[in-house]
Amino acid sequence: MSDSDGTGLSASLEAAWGLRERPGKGPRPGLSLERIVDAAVGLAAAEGLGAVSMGRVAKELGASTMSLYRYVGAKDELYVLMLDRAIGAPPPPPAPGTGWREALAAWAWQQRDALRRNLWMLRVPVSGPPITPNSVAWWERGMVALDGTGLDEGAKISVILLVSGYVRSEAGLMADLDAAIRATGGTPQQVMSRHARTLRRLADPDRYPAVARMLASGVMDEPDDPDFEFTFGLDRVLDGIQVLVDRVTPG
Amino acid sequence: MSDSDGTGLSASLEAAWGLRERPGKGPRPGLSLERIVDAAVGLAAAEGLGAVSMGRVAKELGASTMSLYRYVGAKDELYVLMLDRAIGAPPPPPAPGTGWREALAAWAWQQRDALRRNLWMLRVPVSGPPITPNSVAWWERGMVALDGTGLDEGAKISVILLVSGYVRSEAGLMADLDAAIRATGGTPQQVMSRHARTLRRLADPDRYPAVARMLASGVMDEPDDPDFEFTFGLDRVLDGIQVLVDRVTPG
DNA sequence: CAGTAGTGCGTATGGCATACGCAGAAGGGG
DNA sequence: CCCCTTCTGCGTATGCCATACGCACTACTG
Repeated sequence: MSDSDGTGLSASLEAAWGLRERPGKGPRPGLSLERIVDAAVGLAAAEGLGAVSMGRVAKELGASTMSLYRYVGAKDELYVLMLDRAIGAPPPPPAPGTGWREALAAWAWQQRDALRRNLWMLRVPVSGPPITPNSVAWWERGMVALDGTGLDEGAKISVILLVSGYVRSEAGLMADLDAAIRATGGTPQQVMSRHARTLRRLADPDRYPAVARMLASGVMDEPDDPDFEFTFGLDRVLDGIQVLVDRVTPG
Repeated sequence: MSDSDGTGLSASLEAAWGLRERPGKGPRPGLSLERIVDAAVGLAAAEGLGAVSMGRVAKELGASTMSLYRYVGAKDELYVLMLDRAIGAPPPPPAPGTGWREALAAWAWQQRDALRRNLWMLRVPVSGPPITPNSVAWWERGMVALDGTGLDEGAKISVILLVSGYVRSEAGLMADLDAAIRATGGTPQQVMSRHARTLRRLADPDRYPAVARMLASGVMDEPDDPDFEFTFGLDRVLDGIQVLVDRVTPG
């Protein structure tokens, strides 16, 4: 709402974009957006997103709860800044001339790595499309990867959304498994086999023959290598994009 | 934790599976799981997931807050039941002999319709893989759709996860747009063009040339037909699966 | 040396999930 | 037929949460 440049962004987000220079008036701030966001991210990494409360973050910084509101308009803004911080700047782009498929695959893997390092990101309640510096930088990388494809801009966006959606949903499965492990204890194997056992007990094979067949095959009883799983799906997605690219650029 | 059949499921979930007959002892229950879940779903549909609190649901039923806990062990259980209720039973399967691609596409569209009718579902904080009757039924339908493909069970699961992940992430974009419309008001067009304008102001064209080019092209300024958008991505995903299927079954 | 904008933060409000325990209802065993 | 076990609804209380508001204070600007 407060809107000095007409961006319609919150003050804290404008600060993240490097606008909004500090006016030299009142007392020197004892904290900084950066320190607050760092503390919040550290807390989320160590104890999960649930541990991130305004009071707890303030305690981590040795400040009072309400002092944070001098830097952040609301908790949702803090969430947005946390996401920007955690996704970070994208890695350097591949060498020019790299094929779109290789470039897009690398982009997907890099994004997955960032999410894997910060599984709490997938639990942050989302409100809208992210307009933070780092997410725009990632977006740029994705668009650049598609430069040689001959796709129009609309198709490029759709492809980018498709790939990053896939990465998110795959990472979400990891986060779910991780949550189950934290909640009930045990190894991934134990969690998976317990899950399969429960399903076997509940799902009547007459009503759900295909599920029963799948359970009987044993694939549910132990987790695949997550990298293999990710590669498999990513290959499908890239194959699908390739079909489109080949149609647009037959040569 | 309470575990009469060794399923390891919560009491309310066992009730959803039809286990756990009512013991004829104490006073007749004045509520029912079904009524509670219905009220909660209605509330979420009308006022958003944020309106769903134990107290508010109870008020809707003319009961006290704490009485709900005789039916539901915790709010998370209520969430799970809400999701099961909202996704509902899957529509009847396609005629036998329908090709896998057509069947899988129909499955994806049906799932999208269910999500579109209940956008709040995408905001429910997830905890793990769903083990509810309806989600298993949906799963069954997906596996059945892949019956003729010759894929092994592990690949079928991956394909199912890929498609439903795509549906979820696409629906998530719809939910984001919807949230932005509710929050700031205006039509989808206005929301999109405001977004594009903000981005144009923030993203330096020198640092983000591909993004700038995309913004200049104007595709960001108005929302596509959402059905077109969905079809586009779904076609990519199905094309990718097709490549795999054709490789496994060249004939 | 005022005035003023910005600071940290104590206090208060209203919402939330939920633990606990009591009073009463209903069926079952003697 | 009656008591006892089991289950019900629910009032109360606890502790957490985000955050509005206002006060005291600080450091720069004119």
